[in-house]
Amino acid sequence: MTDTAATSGDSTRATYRHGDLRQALLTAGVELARSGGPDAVVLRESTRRVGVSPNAAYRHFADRHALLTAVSASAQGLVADAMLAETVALTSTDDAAADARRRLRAVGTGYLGFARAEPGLFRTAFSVPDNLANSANPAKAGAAGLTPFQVLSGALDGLVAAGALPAARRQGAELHAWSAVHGLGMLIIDGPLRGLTAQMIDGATERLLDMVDRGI
Amino acid sequence: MTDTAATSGDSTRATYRHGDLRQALLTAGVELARSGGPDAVVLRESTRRVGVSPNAAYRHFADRHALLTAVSASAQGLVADAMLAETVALTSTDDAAADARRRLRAVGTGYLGFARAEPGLFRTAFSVPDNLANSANPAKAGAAGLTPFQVLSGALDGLVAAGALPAARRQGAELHAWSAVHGLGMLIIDGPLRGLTAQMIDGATERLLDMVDRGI
DNA sequence: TGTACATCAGTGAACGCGCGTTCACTGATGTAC
DNA sequence: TGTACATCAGTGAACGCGCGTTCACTGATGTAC
Repeated sequence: MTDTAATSGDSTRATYRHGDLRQALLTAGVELARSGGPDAVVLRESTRRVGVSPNAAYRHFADRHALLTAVSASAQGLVADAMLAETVALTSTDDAAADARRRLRAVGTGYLGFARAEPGLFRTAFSVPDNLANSANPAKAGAAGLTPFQVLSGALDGLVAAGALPAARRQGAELHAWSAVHGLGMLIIDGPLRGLTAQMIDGATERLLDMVDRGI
Repeated sequence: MTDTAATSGDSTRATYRHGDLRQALLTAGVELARSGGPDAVVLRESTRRVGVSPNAAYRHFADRHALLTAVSASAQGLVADAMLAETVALTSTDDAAADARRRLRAVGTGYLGFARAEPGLFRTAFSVPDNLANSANPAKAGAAGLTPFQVLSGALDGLVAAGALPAARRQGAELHAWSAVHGLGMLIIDGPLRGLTAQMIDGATERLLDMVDRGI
């Protein structure tokens, strides 16, 4: 909604006094989510960190939930970037199908790597009720302009284009691939698989991606 | 820890006054979890429902977290029963491999059916940090005496016995199969797939189980 | 170009809420003699 | 078989905490004339 153009030194002010309080609160909220997940995204603490009175937040967010939703979207952008980051190291070979499969794998590795590295942000990104219809919402896009769903979709499209996935199986394939990596992520960071060692998680990740590769 | 033998009419009292306050608080906690997930498992409200003063709970649980852990274990028992319930309708055929595959499928269907029917209990069962080493803890067993992990393990063992899964792939297979259904469950009840219609969820479930069937 | 005025981002104080937890206690029960 | 005593499950009152949210406000900024 609000135009959050960076408060660079140009003449037109981005907003009153603070510069851009909305963005500052959002950034503070992301840091809270990073260290404590969605429950830690608290209005009063966000304003405290920005150095503003508690009710000032209500000029920019309808309520706590609105802030949480915005923080969740930001976190999803970071996930998208992590997914893409894992694919940039890939080099093309003569085997387009193998390339496409490696790309999907990298996307999954990036997703799970983010879950492990930033569990609080990961939970905030995907444990807030949302709707698939918003999956392309620009607020959820990362620096590359893509949302996590779009990154995954792109990898699956590549699979079809390379002949590595029958077109008949393409539709809705996002949900299965996503479910697999998401489930492992949640079980590891927040559930019964919390005690797994890093090596065990690495192994489980590889074998999970094998399963997706074979079964999708 | 505490012996919670049913307070049947026999002579030896189970405990003082209340009968079995520990069990009563646990039951109240399960109901709280049912309607609101892990965050709703609150000591004061549990005691209120049982009709006892707030601090009475401290005779039976060290703190709120101890109650939550016990509630989570109870919820896991309910999940195990839901998984098994889906398998009892199965009939044996001449094709042992197909039977075993159907059984694994039913286990997955039961798991996801529980997630959809009882999202609060589902989240309480598996969103509380735990350790795989406790996966056979009797506190997590349902009426049939099995924990969810044990039910899943049994289905996978059946797959190997029937020749439907190479033994080399058996070890750790719980994690992949579990991740897939768990991820879909979480995305549906608590995340970005919340807006899916029942039909869409049914379809996604079937196709997810296809993927597991092919890929495991 | 100067002045009166409207806007509205942020203030300060306060509210009611429900929580987890601790304290010193009470009084029914079981048991030792 | 009766009585004194120890046990310990549950009580009542209170604590400090941090939260979300609302109220009437202030005063710097932008703008219309």
